[in-house]
Amino acid sequence: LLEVLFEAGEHRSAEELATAVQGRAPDVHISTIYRNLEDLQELGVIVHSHLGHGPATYQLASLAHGHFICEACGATLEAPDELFRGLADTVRAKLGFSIDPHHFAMLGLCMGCQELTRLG
Amino acid sequence: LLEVLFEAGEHRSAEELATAVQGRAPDVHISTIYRNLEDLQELGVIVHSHLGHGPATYQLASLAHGHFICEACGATLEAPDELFRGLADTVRAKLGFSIDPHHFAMLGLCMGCQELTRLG
DNA sequence: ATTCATGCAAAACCTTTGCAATGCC
DNA sequence: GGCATTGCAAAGGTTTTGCATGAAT
Repeated sequence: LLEVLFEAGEHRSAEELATAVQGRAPDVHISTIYRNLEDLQELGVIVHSHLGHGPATYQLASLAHGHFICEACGATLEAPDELFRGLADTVRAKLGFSIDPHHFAMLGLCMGCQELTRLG
Repeated sequence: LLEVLFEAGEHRSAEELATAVQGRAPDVHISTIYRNLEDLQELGVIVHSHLGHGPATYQLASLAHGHFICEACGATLEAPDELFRGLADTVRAKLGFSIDPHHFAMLGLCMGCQELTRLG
C-alpha cells in the first residue's frame, strides 16, 4: 500500500501522501498514514525532514539529503552530503557531536532574494 | 514591557515569555505576546529559532547563534558562528546561497548518545 | 474622531491518541 | 478467542485571527 506510493516523489507531506493513497484506497484515514509513517521510520525505510515552517516531509531513507531553503521566497535547493563533510568533521572534532544534515533544512537567502535585499 | 523581560535569558518559548510577563502584568494575553514578538522580529530586535520539535524559541538578535541538538536525549550545544564559516563559504560559492545558521538547529547525536548507540 | 494595541475566544494547523469495529491467525 | 490494524472522532500543542473594547493622539 504505502510502498507503492513512495515511488511517487520526495518531500511529501503526510497530507499529500494521504491524498495519493486515497486515490487507490479511498477509505484510508490520515491517522493511518501517520501511524504507518511512524512505523516505517522506526524500520529505517523512510525519514522525515523539516523544510521550513510547514508540515514535515517524508521520503525514502535512501533518497535523503540536506536542503537549503530561502527564507524569503521558499525556494528549495538540494544539498549533496559532501557540502556538509567539512562541518561534520569539525563539529565531531570540537564537540564530539555527530550531525545529521538531513533532518532540518538550513535556511538562508537564495541568490535572487539576496539581490532584492541589496536593491531594497 | 517586553524589553525588560528579555534581560531574563535566551531560548525562551512564547509561553515562557508570557508567564514571565504575567508575573509583572497579569492581564497580558499570550496572543499579545505573539503579536509583539512578531513586531520585534520585523524590527530586527529579536529572532526566533527552532530547536527541535517543540515550540519556537525567541532571543535578542544580538545573542543569536547556531545550535546542535541531540536527537536522542535533547542535549543542546551552542555553536559559535566560526564553525559554519566553511560551509557558508562553500555554499555561497557553489549555490549562490547565503546561509543563516541560526534559524534552524542542526540535529544529530551527542557524544554520550553515540556511545549508547554503539553499545546498544 | 480616528487610530492603534489589547484581551478574549475561537479558529487554524499539524499531529497524536482513545476507542470501538474489523479482520486475521 | 486473542491480536494487531483500521477508521473515526476527539484531543493535543503551537500559533494565528476576528472582533469588540478601550486607550492614546
